[in-house]
Amino acid sequence: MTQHILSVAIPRPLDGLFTYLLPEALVSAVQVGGWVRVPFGRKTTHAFIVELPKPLDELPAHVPRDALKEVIEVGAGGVVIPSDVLELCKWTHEYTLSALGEVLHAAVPPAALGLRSVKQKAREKDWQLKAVAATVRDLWPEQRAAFEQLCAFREKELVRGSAGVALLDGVTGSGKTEVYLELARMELAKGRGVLLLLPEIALTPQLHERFEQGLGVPVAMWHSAMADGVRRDEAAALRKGEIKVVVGARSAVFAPIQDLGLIVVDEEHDPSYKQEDRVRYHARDLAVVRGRISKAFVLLGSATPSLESRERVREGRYGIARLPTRGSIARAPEIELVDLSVCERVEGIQAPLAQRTLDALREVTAAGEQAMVFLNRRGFASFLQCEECGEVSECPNCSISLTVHSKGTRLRCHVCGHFEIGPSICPKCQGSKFRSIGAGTESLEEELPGLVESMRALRLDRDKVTSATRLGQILEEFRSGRANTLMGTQMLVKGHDFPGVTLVVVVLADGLFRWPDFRAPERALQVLKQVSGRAGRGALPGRVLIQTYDVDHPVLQVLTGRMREDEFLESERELRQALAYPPFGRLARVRVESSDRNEAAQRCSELAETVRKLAQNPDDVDILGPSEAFLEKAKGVYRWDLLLKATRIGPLHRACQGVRELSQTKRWQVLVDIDPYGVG
DNA sequence: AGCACGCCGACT
DNA sequence: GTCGGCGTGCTC
Repeated sequence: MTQHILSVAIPRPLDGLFTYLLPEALVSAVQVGGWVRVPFGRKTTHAFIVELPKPLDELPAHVPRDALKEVIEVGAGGVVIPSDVLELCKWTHEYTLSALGEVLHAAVPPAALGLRSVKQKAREKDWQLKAVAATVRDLWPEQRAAFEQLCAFREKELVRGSAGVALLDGVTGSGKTEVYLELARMELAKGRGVLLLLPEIALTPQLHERFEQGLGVPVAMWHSAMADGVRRDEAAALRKGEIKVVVGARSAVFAPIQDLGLIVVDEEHDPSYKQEDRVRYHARDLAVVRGRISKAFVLLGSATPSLESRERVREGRYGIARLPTRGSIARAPEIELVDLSVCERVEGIQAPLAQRTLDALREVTAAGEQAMVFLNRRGFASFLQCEECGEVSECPNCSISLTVHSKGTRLRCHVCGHFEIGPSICPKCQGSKFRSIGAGTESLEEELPGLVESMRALRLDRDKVTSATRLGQILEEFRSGRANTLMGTQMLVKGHDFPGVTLVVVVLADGLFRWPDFRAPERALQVLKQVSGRAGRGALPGRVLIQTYDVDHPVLQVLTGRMREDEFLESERELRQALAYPPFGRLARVRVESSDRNEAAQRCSELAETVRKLAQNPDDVDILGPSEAFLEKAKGVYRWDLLLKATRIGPLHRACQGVRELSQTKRWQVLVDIDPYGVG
């Protein structure tokens, strides 16, 4: 009898597969996409079956024959990774250069394996109970036209043998969701599955409910924060085909949906689709790949499509449908700029808000309407400065100033969490007077109600909201009208529809423009449009006040109608083209980390040198850097970056492979990020 | 990534 | 005398 071996992917950041002896009794139970339990080091771990068993004499050369250990058991549940998802994982592994086992781990967390949990039966019947008759709202003409355009595009793509990718460019409030639902209904009628991706977990419950009601079938929620038991049950129901629709965040792109026919990526431009830790992938891009693999139509929806997706449309690779008008009676809000440099001269403002802004808040709150105040800065102030010598309190572990909290009595680092009591004497000059610079949300909460009598304010930011429940409470209090002003960070931008809001204030837009990122202008426009869209969603018209020191910034010119949006987008596009940045070129970031600054810098130049040697053609890969990372020191670790730029992915991959190999042999801490965000 | 082994500092 | 810091080496 021939002995069999089995090579499996271990859920660790290790290259290559690990090979085990497979007891004959287990051979027949092995299926690609299943899992096994194997000894690993001095413990055991689960591992993924990505290929069929082989006879022992085909043992890979690098594995010492006498070191082979045996597979302990073959996991119950058969195939836990459907073949299309496995293929997507392999693609992700090759593209992002992360270990296959790690990708599989991200795609199929242990809880979704359905392993060894005792109380397994409890939730079984839930699904049937939830099924209700779908409440179908008729599409109005514009939506109908967009829907039909998408269907026509799809048919055309099918003829070419492709499932197709299309962009739905629809302004806020134009009813993109109704179009998603109509497409989903069509898919369900054909018996195929549907996936809706959202950028944030916080948005999943609302859209989940909307989809369940709109489709009249049970819909699974899928995100990394879900309880193990729920995940296990939903994964099982999906694999059995009992549930055909999934709503979820990033990782849902790997959900084991049977016969997937449609993937919708809502808010496709949103940077939170980019996973930054462990496996670095972009869920929107993976959705497009999964669509190709699973033969599913992919619809990317946004009110502010990314330049990347726009370019694909322009190239004729993606289809396009537009929803240019708001569906409700409300018009687009009136956007005005408040020039802070003028206010400073005229009013000598100390408070974070100019007179005109305060007047607008007084008017709106007195009239019984509601306002939202955005400030992208948590805490009381950005930093504390000695009035005598100008010294600023800095974090001992990170290259960042400490944020002032609790009216200046506490200082906190927003990177590492370091905390200290505010100083009474300057450590540098013994001065005793300090000033807080750069207002944060805490100071708004402190000062505004005193300046606007009719204001009943609520604050919403990550310090205040520690749970989903708390978030719900605050939003509910605002919705009910008991509070008339909601102030906070970006947290309150997304997905919340408050018809009573007629005024939106952006306390300081400038931070959005100064971000060291070639996507910053595009991003700024997206954020400001989204923020502005919060005003005037009900019967009353909306007004937006944007405070800034930079009134002539192109983004603000676009928002105030002094520049056409397509003109702005075209100039951004040309800039990217000239620099060979995405969507025209490919980028990779190589980040070296060390607790020693010189070491980080030196290793970084050594890696640059290997990349230089690796390139067969010197023009293949451009090397920018070495340079210190945007946040050079974080949690006591120095980070130095290399930015690699290429027109084609092949040379870029080869360069990054070389970097990985060298860093592995030298045992250096190096992170490779293909298609990075936050560079430039 | 884990995890263990191993060799140097301040404590019951 | 030991508890424990994190450098380094290994996982079929």
